[in-house]
Amino acid sequence: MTGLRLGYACINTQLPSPARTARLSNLTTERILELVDANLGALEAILCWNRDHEIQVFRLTSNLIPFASHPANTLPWWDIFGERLSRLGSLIRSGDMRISTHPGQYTVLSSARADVVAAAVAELDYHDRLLSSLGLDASHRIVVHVGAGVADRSAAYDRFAAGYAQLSNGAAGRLVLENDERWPLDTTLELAERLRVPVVFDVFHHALAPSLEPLGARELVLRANETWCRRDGRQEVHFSTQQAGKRPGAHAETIDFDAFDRFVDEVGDLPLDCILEVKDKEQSVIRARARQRRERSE
DNA sequence: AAACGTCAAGTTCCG
DNA sequence: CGGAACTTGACGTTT
Repeated sequence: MTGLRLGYACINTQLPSPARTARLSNLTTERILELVDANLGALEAILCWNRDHEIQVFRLTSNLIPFASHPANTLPWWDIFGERLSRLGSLIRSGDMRISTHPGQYTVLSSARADVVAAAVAELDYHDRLLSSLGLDASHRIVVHVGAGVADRSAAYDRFAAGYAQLSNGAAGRLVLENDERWPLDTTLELAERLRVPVVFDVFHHALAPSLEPLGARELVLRANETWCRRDGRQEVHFSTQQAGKRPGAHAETIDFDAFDRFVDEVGDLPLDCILEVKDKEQSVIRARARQRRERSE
């Protein structure tokens, strides 16, 4: 398929959450088993919903296995839930779906602190183990930000590269970098090309921290595309806009069709997997697709 | 039952 | 140098 495939992140507003967790103070083996069981059930419901609505792009929540990379969780969840994970993987593959994950702000491979880097490595290895347990190949990616060290980018690149070298082969083979407010696209590309990993172009973050001017959206997407090769899977991009009246950087409640139409005008013909980062999740995907269909038929 | 403060984790900025 | 903001959904206690 050519053209944009639209997807959303982590939760479906109409279905139970696959991201239930516990407090460390209450954590027991039984509680973890109960939560993983519930989260996998919720994920299955979302994947079925996505299949029924022909949505093929989806981001898995990091909370699917609570405390997965934390010393408090020593359960071999990949064994205990092996069969269910494998069945979910079949559902994903048979639906020709593209799955990604996106560890949050606490996963900092470029940190100056060795303990923080070790925790980041453990977290990224967990994400790889999850995707591998689902039976998904390396085209199903783990997306991270460059992280700390904006004051001395060169030193941060070196620390990130050293952390990257500590990853399991699986995690390293799935890693993708994303531009953000602190690491504009040009700096992200520089590190990515050094490591030979692909880059997710995030339209909103780019607007907040522009670089490579005067290139427009299409040229920037094509520039990021140079970092993707065939086995990496389809190029991923992120689309969102500013929530009016909120702090700069706050994601909008719902899709902004003026901005989205402009983006689609520029890149709608390219084979992209595009994640909408909006609070109303699948609602925006459904509305955007209805709109695309209407436009095509006119 | 609804509201509200808190939660594993890091980094940066502000006072 | 200590503390809040950042982002965010869910938890868990309080009202």
